[in-house]
Amino acid sequence: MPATHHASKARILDAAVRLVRTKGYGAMTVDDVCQAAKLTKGSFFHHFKSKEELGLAAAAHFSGFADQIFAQATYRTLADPLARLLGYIDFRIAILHGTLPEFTCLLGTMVQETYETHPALREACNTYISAHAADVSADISMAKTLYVPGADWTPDGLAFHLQAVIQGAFILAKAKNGPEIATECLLHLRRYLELLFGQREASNP
Amino acid sequence: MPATHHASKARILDAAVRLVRTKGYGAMTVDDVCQAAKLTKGSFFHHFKSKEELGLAAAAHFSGFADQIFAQATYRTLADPLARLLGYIDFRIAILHGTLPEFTCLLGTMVQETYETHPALREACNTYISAHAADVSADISMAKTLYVPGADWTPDGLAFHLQAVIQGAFILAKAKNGPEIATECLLHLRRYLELLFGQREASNP
DNA sequence: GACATCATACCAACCAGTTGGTATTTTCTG
DNA sequence: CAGAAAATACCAACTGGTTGGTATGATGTC
Repeated sequence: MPATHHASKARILDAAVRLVRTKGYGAMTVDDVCQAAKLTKGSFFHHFKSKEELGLAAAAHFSGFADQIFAQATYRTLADPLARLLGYIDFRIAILHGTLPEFTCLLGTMVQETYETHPALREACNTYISAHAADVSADISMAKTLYVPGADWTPDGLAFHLQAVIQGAFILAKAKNGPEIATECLLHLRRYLELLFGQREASNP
Repeated sequence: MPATHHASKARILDAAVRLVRTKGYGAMTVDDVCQAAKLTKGSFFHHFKSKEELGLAAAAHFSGFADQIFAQATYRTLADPLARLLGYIDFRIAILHGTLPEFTCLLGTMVQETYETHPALREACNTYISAHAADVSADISMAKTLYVPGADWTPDGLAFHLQAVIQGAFILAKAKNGPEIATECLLHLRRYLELLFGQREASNP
């Protein structure tokens, strides 16, 4: 039974991502990770020199995994940038399934408890969240040029607003112990985008 | 019932609220609280029988304090319900000052890391968040009746959407280590409300 | 002197991280 | 290609310090 090269490290990272999403970075112990990854502590500290380094690697691992999922989603193939943007929201609604640790965001969870105490982790979360927002911002920018070029908001600002709604929806889903409220919030977000891009009437009195 | 009773317990609660907002529930130790409240551990466990009970009390303390602030805000005196609703958003923007632990929400921070491991804390956070949303929902309901009675969204759903944006804005503020991005998100939220209630044109192409 | 408030001293369990060592691969060398 | 050498992967046991929590006694107040 040879020690396959990266198998152990991958098991550690998968375990860490699941544990941070379940109980947070602070409450996740190295022993937790070792037990879940079926390794001993000595082995763990051979791969990671500290718990914080694991946190950094887990953020990168989660982010890479998420990038893949969004890159492969079918809405990405739509020609119209606004259709891609609305498709992004629909896709985020569609993946609100399974248990909470399965669809909530590791980055938002981790940065909440580490922004003051672990600057390196805060910075990593910021980097990955901002990179994802930048991807969305690209479509927003094209859609704006196409539909509402004179609007008085910036693509980047709107992209971060989307992330805020998504992150906030996760918090409410955790508080209410179910994804339904998150769906409702994302539907409001979708409506906002339709209104912003003139795809829907403001009101019907 | 000596006066010192309230003073010490209040110091403990104030310290706990600040610590949870700074480093989260999990990373806050009882020793941290005792040091900040200038008490010893023996005294602490005279007032609270466990750390979790402190968490529950801290949530209640924070919530009561927040309720007071919103109840006393001047926007509450406005006659028009929509004006009160927009005033609420403006007020939330106005209080985005000082350091992050001073304006972020203890409930959203705490529920992120405890929803799976401490059901009692999750439930408490849910209760207080939902109660606050219900207050906002009351104004939304009146404004809807007045301005857009036929709209196909519910006051409660919109009230929770507001909370989602607010909570998500806090997460981004922590990630970016400053309140500016939160202001931008809340301005988008304000624009959404104006569009929903027909107070603003959808777009200007 | 009864009672609430607070301190000192203590504990068992747990924490991140280290030790000294073994097994397995990979690389270097003839 | 054989085999030594070097690196990597892994582990069980341990360490110093910290954790939430307790037992017991001191101090103040009615």
